[in-house]
This record gives sequence, structure tokens and C-alpha cells, in this order.
Amino acid sequence: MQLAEHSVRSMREQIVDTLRAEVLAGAWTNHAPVREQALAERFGVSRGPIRDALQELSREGVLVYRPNKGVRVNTPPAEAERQFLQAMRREMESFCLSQCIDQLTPTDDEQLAGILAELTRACDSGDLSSIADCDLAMHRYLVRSASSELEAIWQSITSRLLMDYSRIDRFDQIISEHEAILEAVKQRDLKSAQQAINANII
Amino acid sequence: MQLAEHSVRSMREQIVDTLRAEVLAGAWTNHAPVREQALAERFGVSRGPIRDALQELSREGVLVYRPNKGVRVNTPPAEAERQFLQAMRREMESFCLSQCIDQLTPTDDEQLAGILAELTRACDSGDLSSIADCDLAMHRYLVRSASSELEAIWQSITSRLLMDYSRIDRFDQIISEHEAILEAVKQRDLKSAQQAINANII
DNA sequence: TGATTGTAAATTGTTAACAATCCGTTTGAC
DNA sequence: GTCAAACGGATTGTTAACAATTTACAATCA
Repeated sequence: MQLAEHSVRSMREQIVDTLRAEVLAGAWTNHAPVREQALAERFGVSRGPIRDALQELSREGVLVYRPNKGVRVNTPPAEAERQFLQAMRREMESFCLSQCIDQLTPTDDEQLAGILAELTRACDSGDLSSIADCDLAMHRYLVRSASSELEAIWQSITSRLLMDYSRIDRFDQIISEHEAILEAVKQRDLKSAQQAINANII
Repeated sequence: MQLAEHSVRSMREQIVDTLRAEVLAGAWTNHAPVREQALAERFGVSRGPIRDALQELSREGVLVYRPNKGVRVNTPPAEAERQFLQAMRREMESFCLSQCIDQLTPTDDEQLAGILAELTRACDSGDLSSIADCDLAMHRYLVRSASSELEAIWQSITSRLLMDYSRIDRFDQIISEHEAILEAVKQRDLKSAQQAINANII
């Protein structure tokens, strides 16, 4: 349940999180290849950690790696695959809820409330990248509370699903959906929480 | 459907495949940390490609990475998690079969028959590492035929499941189960193939 | 013209040296 | 004797230079 060791974000993790958020927010096209040197200069490090980050994002499905040719932004999955991944994500989050909900503490409730508050701010300011970030942060928090093992799998499913994340509109709806999730979790009401999550994953 | 570009195995992929097979065959304990320098000397390369391989295996769940402390062999999942992962693997392979079975060619049949032949040889010689390898190779072939995207997710699920792969006995049963899979696939009989796969994934 | 080969620049892949961190041991104060 | 700080070897993290490969473009030939 504890999320210790989290202040220790390695250089690679920071780069990964930044780049993933940008790609999923649609900031990059998949026409031009991603150049290591340019990213190294931007982040003020050498190409080593950049290569590490690009490799991780490739394994996650955000980028595509081809030997000796570098990486590009991945394309969204085909429709049948997308529906299957969606079903997997639902099942996974339902399972994680069932595993963790009875072990959550008031501290966890506060953490989730904090994420919700940040999501609200992001919606107010219309910061798409930040909205996508906060949206995922709440789901990730629950998955991680259940199992850090499943978190990696959840991430690669979710990243692939969000490769065509064109659904960032209806800010008020996003907020209310996440309020419903938080409320059900606070009540430790598994069934309601699972329903709220399923309603949010469309 | 084509599996082109497969002769181009990068150094990293070769190392990853070798180490994964060894860990899943139980050749390593999780008591001692994995040392980069030792592996570099063994494979005759510098630490760079080794680090890449270890990072990939960590993301896959075979190893566990801790900043500044290197990697160790991962521990098997808890029982509830194991059952969930098993269900995911079944659903995933069923889905992949439904996607690819009608597009398989006689060439694919030959490939699968070749894997089965190699599995039989491995069982005869009792080479556990090779048995595990061939077992997975047939499943992977079908998953990859459906979607190279899903292959990465399938791999990380399967690797975690096989962290306690103590079930390598009954060689004759392993062979007959895979013969049943191949036969159903050859007939392009989706239902039978899915049943055969489900029977094999225990 | 159109295809093909040769060449140079750009890019990725690998290496070895250096920096930062961890961990077991020793040292020293109390 | 016990505990904590300091030392030193071992290990991981990062960097910059070098090697191998790809790519774009120009020159050559049918």
C-alpha cells in the first residue's frame, strides 16, 4: 500500500513521464523521427539517458523502435484491438479495486482528493496535457495500490489506448466522473467504485 | 501476417532472449543481485547493451530494478494476482486466435510444425530451458500473427506467470497438448483451437 | 529520362573512462 | 562494549568519443 521511494525519481523516469505526457497530448506527429541529440540538448543530459527513456516508451507502445533507425510515434491500434484493450483495462482496474479498496487509508483518500483538485484546476485552465496527466494519475494510484506489478502492464495498455485520445472535451463531465469514483472509494463501496470506473473508461 | 525483419536481431534482443530463458528456467536465484560487469564479460560486450537488456527485462517483470542498486530476479506473483494474469493470458490468446486464424497460410503451418518438432526434440533430451522456450514460441507465434502490439503485453503477462514455472514435467503431456493446438489451427477451427489453448494454459 | 552506383553528412550503436552512490568495515568517542 | 561517523572497495549512473549504419544527394551510365 505504501508509495515510498517515490521522491527518488531517476532522470530516466522524469524524461519518460514528460515525453509520454507530450505524445499522448498529441504534441508530436508520427511523420518525423525522434532525434536523440535534440532531446539530449533539451533535457541537458547526454544521449545515454535519452536512449533509455526512448527504449522504455517503445516497450510501452508510445513509440516504435526500429534498429539503426531510431524511434517514431506509434500509430493508434486498429478498432478490434482497441476494443479488446479497453476490455482488458476495465477488467484490470476492477480487479485492482477489489484488491486494494479494503486496505485504503484516509491518507489515500486525501491523496486522491488532491489529484481530483489538480484535475479540476487543469480543466479550468484548459491545459490538455495536464488534464490527461491527472486523469491517468487517479487510475494509476488505485492500480498501484493493488499491485506495482500490474502497474507496468496497465500503463502499456492505457498508453496504447490513449494514442488516439481525441476525447478531451466536456471538462465538466470528466470532473464529475472522477468525483463519483472518489466518492465510492471513500465509502469503500466496491461495486459502486467499479461501476464509476467502468463509466469513466469509454 | 508477415514476420519480416526478423533476421535482424539486435545485440540487445539476443541478450534479452538468452537471459529471459535462463531466468524462467530457474537457472538464477533472486538472492544475489545481477552484476552488469559479469554479464558484459560473458557476452563479450560493454556494459551499455547489458544495461539496455536488464532494463527491458525489468519492464517485462522478469527482473526488478532499484535505482543505484541494480537488478534482481523478480518474485512470483501472489496467488490472486496469478489467477488474474492467467485469465488475461487466456483472453488474450483467444482474441489473437480469432484475429489471425483465417489469415494463416500453409507457410505458417510449417513454421508451427517446425516449432513443435523442436519442442519434441527438447523433451527427448530433457533440456528444460529449451522446452520452456519452444512452449512459449508456439503461443508467441500466434499472438504475433495477430498483432505485434499485443505481443509486448502478452510477453510481460506470460513472463510474470512463468516466474514460478515449476510445471515442467510430464513431457508427453506437453507435446500432446501442443499437437492438439497445431491440429486445430491447421483445420482453421477457431473454437477447437481456443479450447486447446485454454487446456494448455493451466 | 530513368535507374544505379558512389560519396558525404547525419544518425544510431558501442565503448571506455569518469562521477556518484551504496555497502561493509574500521576507527574513534563516549 | 556500543554506537556513530569516516574510510575504501565495489557497483551503478553518466558522459564524450569512436564505430557502424543509414540516408540524401550527386555523378555516372544505359
